[in-house]
Amino acid sequence: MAKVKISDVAREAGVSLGTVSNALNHPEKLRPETLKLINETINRLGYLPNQSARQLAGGATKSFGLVLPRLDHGFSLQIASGAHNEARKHGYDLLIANADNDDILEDHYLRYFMGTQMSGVMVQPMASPDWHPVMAKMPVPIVHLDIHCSEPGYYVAADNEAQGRIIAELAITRGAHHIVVVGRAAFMQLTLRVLGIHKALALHPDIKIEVIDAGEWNTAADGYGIGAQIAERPADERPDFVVGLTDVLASGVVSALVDKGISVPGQVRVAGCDGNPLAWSGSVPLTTVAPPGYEIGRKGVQLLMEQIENKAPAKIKHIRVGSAARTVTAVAAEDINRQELVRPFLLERASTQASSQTDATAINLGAYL
Amino acid sequence: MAKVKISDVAREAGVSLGTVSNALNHPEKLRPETLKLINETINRLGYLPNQSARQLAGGATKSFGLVLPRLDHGFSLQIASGAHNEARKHGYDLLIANADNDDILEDHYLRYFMGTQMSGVMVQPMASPDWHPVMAKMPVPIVHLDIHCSEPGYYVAADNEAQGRIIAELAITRGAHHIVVVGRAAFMQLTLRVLGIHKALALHPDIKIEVIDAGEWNTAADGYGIGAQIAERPADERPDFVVGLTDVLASGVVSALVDKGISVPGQVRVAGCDGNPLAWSGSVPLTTVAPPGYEIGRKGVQLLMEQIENKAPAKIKHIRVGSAARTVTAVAAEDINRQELVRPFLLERASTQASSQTDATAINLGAYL
DNA sequence: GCTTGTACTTGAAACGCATCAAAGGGGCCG
DNA sequence: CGGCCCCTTTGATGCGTTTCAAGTACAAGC
Repeated sequence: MAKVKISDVAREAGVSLGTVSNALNHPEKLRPETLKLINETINRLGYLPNQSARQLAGGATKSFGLVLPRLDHGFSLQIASGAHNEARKHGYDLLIANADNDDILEDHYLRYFMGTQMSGVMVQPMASPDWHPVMAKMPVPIVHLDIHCSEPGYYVAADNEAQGRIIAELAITRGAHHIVVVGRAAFMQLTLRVLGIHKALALHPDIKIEVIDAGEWNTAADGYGIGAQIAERPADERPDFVVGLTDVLASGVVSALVDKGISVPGQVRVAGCDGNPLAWSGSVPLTTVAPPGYEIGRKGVQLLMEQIENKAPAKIKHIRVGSAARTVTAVAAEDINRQELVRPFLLERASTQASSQTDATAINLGAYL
Repeated sequence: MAKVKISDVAREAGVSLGTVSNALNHPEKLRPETLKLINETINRLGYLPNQSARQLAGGATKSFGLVLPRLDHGFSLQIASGAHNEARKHGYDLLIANADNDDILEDHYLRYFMGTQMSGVMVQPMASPDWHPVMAKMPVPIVHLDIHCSEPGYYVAADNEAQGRIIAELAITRGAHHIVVVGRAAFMQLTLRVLGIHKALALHPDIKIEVIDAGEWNTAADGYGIGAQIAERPADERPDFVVGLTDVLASGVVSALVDKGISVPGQVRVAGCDGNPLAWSGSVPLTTVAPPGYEIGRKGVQLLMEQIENKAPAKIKHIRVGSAARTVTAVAAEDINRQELVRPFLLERASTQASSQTDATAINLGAYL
C-alpha cells in the first residue's frame, strides 16, 4: 500500500526528480530516450501522480466542478452533458457533485470545489445565488446556470418566466377556461415559471387558475396523485388544461388521468416544462416547453474559459438562452402528427453531441451594466 | 484574487497557525471563545481551505469518486443515488465523473481519482476491469460496480446473465415463437444479458431468435428505428416478442410499433431491461427486469467503508445483488392491472431514499476464494 | 510555595510535486 | 585548443495544510 512517488521513479530510473516531473508535464523538453526510460519505469512501478501535490505546487488544474441539484432530472443531465463535451473540447476534466436538493450540501460542494484549485466552478443553484456569501469572494471563476443573479457575476440562464408565459399563451390559444398548475415552486426556476403564467393570464381574468402543491420533490408519483385527484372531480370542476411545472410531474398527471379513463388531450390537455426527453419516451407525447439544457452547459463552460483566458478580473457577463418565444419551443401535441412529434424528440437525444439544434436558439445578450 | 490562507487568518486572529487548523479539524480541542474568534475571522476574510494542501498534508480526504459510463442512463443514476446517500451517511463526499462511453476517458478519470487522495473509488466499467492494469496496484480502495471481475478485487454486481434468462423465460411462458433482441451488446453487461437469453432458449430450439444491432449508443431513437423496421415486416416475419437490451431501447420500439398501428402487447409483446423509472413514465407500461441500481451503489460504498475501516490489505470480496429469479423482478405488463403496475413504478422513484424495497432482494454471497 | 496535573496553544517538520535558475555536456567555430 | 552556444538535466525552493512534540498558563492539592 506504500505509494510510489516521483522520487522513487527518479531513483529507479537513475535520473533526477525534476526530470521525471518534466516527463509528465513537458515531455517535449526531454530527449526521447530519457522520456522512454522514465515512462517505462513509471509503468513498471505503477506510479500515479499525486493530484493534490500537483495542484498545490502547480496552481490550478485543468478541471471544472459542476454542482447539480439532482441527478435524476433530465434538464440537469442535459446541462452536465453540454458542459462535459465543451470542457473536454478544451482539454478540461469535469467533476460533478450532486447536491441532492439540499442547500447545505450545495454550499458544501461549492466550497469544496473552490478549495480544490479547480479552474472553474459551475452551479445550477436551487435558490438565489445571492444567498451564497462565499461567491462574493470568488477565489475561482464561477458561473451560475439556469438562474439569474442580481449580484455581479457570470450566469447563463434560460428565461424561465418566458417559459411560463409561453405555456400560458399556449393554453389561451387552445381556448382553456380553467387551468391547473401542478408542482411545488420550491426552486427559483419554478417560481419564475409560475410567475410567467400568472403574468400572461393577468390579461385574461375570465380564465380560472389554480395552483396545486405537489409534495416536496415534484416526483412523477406526486403528479400521479394530483392527476388522480383531478380525475375524481365532478366534470364541471375539472380543469381543461393542466400545467406540470416539470415534465416528470406532467407525465405523472397524464398517467393518472388515462388510468381514470379521462382522455388526454380530449377532455384535459396537459403540458409540462423542461423538454425532458426521458419523460417523453413513453408513447403519449407531452406538450412541453424545452429550455436548451445542453446549450446552457456548453455556454457555461465557455464563460469559464473566457474568464480563465482573459485572466481579467471577472467582468459582469450574462448570457440568456432562449429568452424569446421562438427560441423556447412549445409543441402542442394535438396539433401535430403523432409521428412527427415523437420522432424528433427521440432523435434529439441521439444528437445532443452535435448541439447544432440548439445553437440557433442561443441568444447572447452580451454584457450589460 | 489573492487567496487568503490559513496564516492570514492566524495573523488576523492573533493566534498561531496550528490553532486555526485545529479550529477546522478538531474544534473540540479549542476554548470556545478562541473558536468563536477564529470562526469570525474566517468568515470576515472569506477564507476557504485549500483542499489540495489539506489532502497532501493530511492523507486521504473523506470523499469517494464514482466513474460512470454515461449520465443519462437511469441505471447509472440509481447507482449514483444509492452511492451518494450511503456516502453522506458516513460523512463522505461523492464526486462523479462521466466517462461518456469512452474507455480512454474512463481510465483517465480513474487515475485522476486515484491520484486525488480519494478515500475510495468506484467504477461502473464499460468493459472488463481486468483491462485496467492500474487497478492491480490499488493505491486506494476500489470497488467495481455492475460487473464481475476475474482479478482479485471487490465488486458488487447485478447478475446480468440471470436477467437475460428471466426475460427469456418470461417470453417462453408467454408462448413466444419468434423473439427479437434489440440493442448493441457494446458493454459486458449487455453481452451477459444476451448470453442469458441464448442459454435459456437453448432448451427451446423451436423458438426463433434474432438479434438486431441498434447503433452505437442504444438510444431511444435507435429503438424507434428498429421498431419501425419490425412494424413494416409482413405479419408472418414479425416477431411476437421483442426484448430491448435497455428500457430506453424498448420504449423506442414501443413508440414505433404503436405509431405504425401495431398493438402492444396485443400483436407484439415488448420487454426491456434496467428497471429504468424514467423510461416508464409514459403511460404505456413496459415489461422490464429491474436490477437494483440503488442498492448496488449503496453496497459499493459499504464495501469501500469496509476496506477503509479494516485497513487490512483488501481481501477479495464479491457481492452479487439479485442473482436469483425471485430477486430480479420481472413484471409482465399484460398480467397485471394497469393501475397496480404503474403506480408502484412511479412510487418507487419517491422512495429511493428508503431503499428498503431493494434490501430484501440483496443477497450477500460473502467472500469466496 | 511547590508540585502535579489539566487545558490550550505553539511552531517546526513533513506531505509530493512543479518550477526555475543554474549546472552540465557536447558540438561548432575560430 | 579555447570559447561560445544550445540542449538537457539537476536540485533547492515553496505551495498551504496537518500533525505532534513541546511549550505555556493556570488551578488544585499538599
